[in-house]
Amino acid sequence: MILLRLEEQNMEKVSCKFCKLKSAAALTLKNNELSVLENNCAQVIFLKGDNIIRQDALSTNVVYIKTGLVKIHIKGPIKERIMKIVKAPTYLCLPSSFGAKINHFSATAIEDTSVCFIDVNVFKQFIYTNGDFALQIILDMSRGELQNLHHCLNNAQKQNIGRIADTILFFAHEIYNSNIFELPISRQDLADLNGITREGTSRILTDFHNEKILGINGRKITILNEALLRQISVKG
Amino acid sequence: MILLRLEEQNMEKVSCKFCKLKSAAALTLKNNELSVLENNCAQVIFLKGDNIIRQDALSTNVVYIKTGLVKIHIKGPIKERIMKIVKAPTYLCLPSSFGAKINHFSATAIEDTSVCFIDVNVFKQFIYTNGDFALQIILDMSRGELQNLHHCLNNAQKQNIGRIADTILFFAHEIYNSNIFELPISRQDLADLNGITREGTSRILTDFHNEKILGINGRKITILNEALLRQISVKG
DNA sequence: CGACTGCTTGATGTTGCTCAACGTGCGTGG
DNA sequence: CCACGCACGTTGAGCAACATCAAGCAGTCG
Repeated sequence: MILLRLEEQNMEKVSCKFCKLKSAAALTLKNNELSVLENNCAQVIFLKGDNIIRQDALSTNVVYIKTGLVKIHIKGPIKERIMKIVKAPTYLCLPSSFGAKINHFSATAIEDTSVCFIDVNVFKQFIYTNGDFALQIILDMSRGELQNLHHCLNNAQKQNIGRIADTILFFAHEIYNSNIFELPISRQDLADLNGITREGTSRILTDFHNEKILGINGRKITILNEALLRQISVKG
Repeated sequence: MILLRLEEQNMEKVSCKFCKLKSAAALTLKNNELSVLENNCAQVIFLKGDNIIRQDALSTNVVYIKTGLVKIHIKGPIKERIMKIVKAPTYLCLPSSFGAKINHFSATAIEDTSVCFIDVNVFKQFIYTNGDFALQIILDMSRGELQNLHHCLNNAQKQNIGRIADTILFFAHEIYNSNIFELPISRQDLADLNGITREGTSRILTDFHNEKILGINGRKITILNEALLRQISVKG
C-alpha cells in the first residue's frame, strides 16, 4: 500500500526549480544544477505512522524532509530506542549514505510528511562542484551534531521526571510553539524517547497532572505551570 | 605555563607539505593549498592532563589531533560528563567552529598529544574550492555521528556493569589493541564517562576482579575472560 | 609527620523497573 | 451484531539496581 502510494507520487513531475521549500543548501544551486536535481529526485507523501526509511536496508538516497514531523528510532541490542524527533526542513541519512551504505536507523512519520528522495551520487556531485552547497551541508550536520550532544547529555544525567519535563517543553517550544498541543506520539513512544518504561511515563504524567503542572486529556497537553516545569527540567 | 609552551611551539616552523600524518582530507590538498595551510596552522604538543580547548571559550580554529589520546567532556547542568575518548588522527571542533562560535565542550589530553590548530577561514576556503576536501570532511563527520549514536544508545540502555564492560573492551580493542593495558584515566573519569558514580565504578571493577574476568593492579588492566566480558557488554 | 588525593568498602535510602491486574477503544472475523 | 484479540493507558505492590553517606586505607608530597 505504501509502495503503491510511492509509485503514484513518483509519477508526478517534481519541479525543484520552483519548489518553495528549498533547503539552505539547495538555495545555492544554479539553474542547471537544479535541473539535474529535478531528474534525480522523487517526492513522496507519507501519512502519520508510515515508515519512511528502514534500519538495515540499503540506502542509495539522501532524504530531505520538506514538511512534517518524523521520529528517528533504532532497534538497539536491548530494545527499541527513539533517538530524536525532527521537524522539517532537514536532511536525513547523510551519515548513513556517505559513511555506510546501510541505514543505521529507521524513520517514521508521526505527522503527515512530504519527503524528497535524492540520489546520493547527485548529492555528492553537488558537494564536489559547488563549494557553497558543501558548506551549507556541513553547517547542517554541525547543527545536528550539537543537538544530538545536548539530547544525549540531558538524558544521561537527569532522572525520569526531568526527562519527561524536557520532552514536554521540547514539543511546546521547538515543535508547536504553543503551550497547548496534541502529543503526536503514544506513551510507549514517549517512554522509548527517554529510555524509561511505559508505566513510568504514565505515572509521571499523572503526577504532573495532580500537581497542576500540566492539564492532560488523552494526548492533549496544556502547560499550566511552565516555570515549575522548567525548573524540574533543569534540576533533573 | 601552557601558554609558554604554546609560544615555544608556535615558533617552530611547521611543514604541512612533508607532514607524515596528514588527514584523509589534507591528502586531497594541492601543493599551493598546503602552502596556505602551512601559514595558518600552529602545531602544539600537550602533555597528559593539559587542557586543549575549553568549553564556552571562543573558537576560531579547527583542531586536528595528530597523535595522542583526548577526552571530550562537557560541564552539564548537573555535573561533569565525559562524552567520549578519541584517538588520533581526527578533527575536533568542526561543529563548534562552523555552527556556533563558542566551543560546546572541553578537550583534555589524557596522553601526550600533538595538535594542529587550523584557522577556520582557511578551512572554509578549502571546502569552498576543493570538492574532494569537502567530501572527506563530510565523511569524517558522518563517521563521528554514527559513533556518537552508538555510544549514546549503549549508554542509555545498558546498566552499569554493561557500560563498564563496554568501556574496558573499547580501550582494549579501539585504543590499545591489546588485552593488557594501562588505563589512562582515573576511576572518577571512568565513572563520568559512563554516567555513574565513582563508588559504583570501583565496586564493579572489584567484582570483575573477583570473578576472574579482569586482572587489576592499580590502573593496569588485564582481560582474563574476554568471552564473558563481551557477553556482559552485550546483555547489558 | 600531617594533609591530601585517589581508591575501596559497607550501610542505608531512593528511584525506577518488573509483574500483574484491569479498563478502553479499535479492527477482524465469525 | 457480538466475540475476540490486540495495542494503549493506568494503577498498585514488591524488588533490584544505584546513589548517597560515612568511614577507612594506601600512597604522595610538602
